[in-house]
Amino acid sequence: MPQVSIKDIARMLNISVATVSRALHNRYDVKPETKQKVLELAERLNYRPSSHAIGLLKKRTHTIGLVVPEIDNQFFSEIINGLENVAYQQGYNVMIFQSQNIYEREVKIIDQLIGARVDGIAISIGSSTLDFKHLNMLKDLDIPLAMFDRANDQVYGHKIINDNFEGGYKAGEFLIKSGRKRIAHIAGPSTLKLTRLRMQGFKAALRDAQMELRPEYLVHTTFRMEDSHQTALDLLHLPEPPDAIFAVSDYVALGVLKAARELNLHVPNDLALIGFTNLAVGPLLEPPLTTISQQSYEMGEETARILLENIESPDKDFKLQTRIFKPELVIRNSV
Amino acid sequence: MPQVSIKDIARMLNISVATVSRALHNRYDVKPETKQKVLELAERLNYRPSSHAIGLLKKRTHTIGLVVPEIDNQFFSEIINGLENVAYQQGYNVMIFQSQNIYEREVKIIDQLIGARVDGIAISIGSSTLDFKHLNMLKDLDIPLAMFDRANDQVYGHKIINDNFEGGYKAGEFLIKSGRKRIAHIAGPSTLKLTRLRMQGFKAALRDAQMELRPEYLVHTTFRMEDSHQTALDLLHLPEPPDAIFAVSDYVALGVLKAARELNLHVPNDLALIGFTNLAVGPLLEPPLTTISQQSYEMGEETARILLENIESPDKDFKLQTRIFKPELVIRNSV
DNA sequence: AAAATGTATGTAAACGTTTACGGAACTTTT
DNA sequence: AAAAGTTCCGTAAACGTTTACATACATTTT
Repeated sequence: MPQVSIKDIARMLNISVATVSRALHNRYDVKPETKQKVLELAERLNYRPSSHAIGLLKKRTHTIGLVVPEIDNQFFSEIINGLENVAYQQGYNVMIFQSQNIYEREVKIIDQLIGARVDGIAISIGSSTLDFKHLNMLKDLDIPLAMFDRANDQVYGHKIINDNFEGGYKAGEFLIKSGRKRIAHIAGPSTLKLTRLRMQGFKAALRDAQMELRPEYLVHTTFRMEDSHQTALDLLHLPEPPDAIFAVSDYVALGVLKAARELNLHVPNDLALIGFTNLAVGPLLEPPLTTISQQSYEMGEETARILLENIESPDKDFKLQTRIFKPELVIRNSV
Repeated sequence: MPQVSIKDIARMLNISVATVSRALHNRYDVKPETKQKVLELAERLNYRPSSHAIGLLKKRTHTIGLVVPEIDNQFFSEIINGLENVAYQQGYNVMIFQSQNIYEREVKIIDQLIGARVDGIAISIGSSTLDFKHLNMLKDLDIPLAMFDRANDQVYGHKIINDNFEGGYKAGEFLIKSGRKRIAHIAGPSTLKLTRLRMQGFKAALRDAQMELRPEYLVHTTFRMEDSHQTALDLLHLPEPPDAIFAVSDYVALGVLKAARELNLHVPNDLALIGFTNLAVGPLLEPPLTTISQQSYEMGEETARILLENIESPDKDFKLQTRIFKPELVIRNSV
């Protein structure tokens, strides 16, 4: 016997659907005897209310949509955890989607979330996204939007981000203080603002120390380890290779570490290395990775809080919020 | 202007909803002029069809539910990727949920998925789940179920698993061949069948080599690194500590590695270590981790394939499938 | 000119649920 | 005994969409 509806139960007991509904909701105005019969039958037939029917009837779905570039990245999965926990505590469900940094997928996901009538959307924008119509139309549709980690100024929505400039500055500063002279930076996709800010902060640190950045010491890569590995190899094969590298993320730093090992370079003696993110595996690497920490779990929590506050606010003109997390230097042994 | 429906568009253009619906679906029997007007207005108002309305009307939702114990675990996130890719290719959506190994959450998630009328469910059962009513009722409801990695014999559903006995055997065998004498095993939660099988395989390898397993060398832990770290410390503090450890998973091995480093034990000289899973970080550790590989991505793909085949099969009595992946020894430097 | 065909649109039911409203059958109050 | 109040339940509309069927008008065929 496949899924039953309230109608089936009503028919079987020779009562109306209204009574069944009332019985299931334990309303006062239904005879205990009837209530009993309904509950028993519902239990026996494994009745579960159709969320579609309910979603159609009520305006609210108590669901928020979450879009991340990729799920197999600890940074994002920790954000998911933080966000989910807060959402669950407030009785909301979370629908998780990954864009794989593919623009078309991102657009499709947003369309789906609108179709699913979610109460709000949290997103970390994919690196290939250059057009933001799909996100800005959410304002017209009265769907609150929160951007975490990867936000864009052209988009109307809350922002939960890091002070990436400061993080970049701290990374550069630390490498300089440790006495390195030939400092390189492996930056992320240039489309992302966080990439540009980390780079700018890094450059500012060099400038403040009256050091110049050689053009060949600034290269771009994606956040995938395979790419950064190749990029690092290229960098280390320069006629005059760097003696320190600031990697735009820990994942990228992993690629550098692999390259250094292949070239028999000792870290930190031959090459100092600093990452960004503070992944859980960092301390377990050899050497343990020095990095700039991002509080991923807390960012997820804060994203949920702001988004839910917006959703539950009766105020139509809930004003946009920006929350900036301060990055911290985590000193281990790779510098 | 909030979300518009087909009714709103019909009212605005003074035509019926049927015509609007036909226009949006590009049916043959609607005047090009009308079609044009409808499409333009729909575009301008950012119309997106309500998935609730459609889900209610049609029996099929083209959605499959995916339940994993935890998302911030590369093994599972790779499975998610494999499963999602196959599902997308066949025009299905995936709703992802994590149980956090909490039984109550798992039950709630299943209830929700039934309510959402998903076409099928893929699950890796949580370690605290001892009662399977919530899963077995899916059979009555005609909802196909596929269990990956963590399956249970009491549950009616497809199984996509590893030959964990063989994996355990291979791990034990390799440690024995490398000349270790005091071999310990850090097993997972004893509720999980995969834990028991890996343990049994490991024991069988010892038996076949006429070696005995000291009781104090067999301990249990969870898959969280913090727990395994403490367990490893206890093990290494024994009066006669082991000279080799087979960890039930790479995550657990990470905990062991951390403990070994704290105690200044050199791996593999003082302690040989072998894991299970073959996580992407394995080769980047120092020393690179020897492990038993599970083909997570492929398991995800296979899970989707079997589940979708079941869903799309007109045959009501689609027979249960079991797919067993063969684990492979991946030799690096930790043994 | 009648009949047949084609074209474009409308009507209405269905999916599953909630809920305002109404009413029947009692019971209690006057 | 009439009035008023309870208690329990049914009716029907609404949410957004699709689709079988009906219909109106225009055009073509006989």
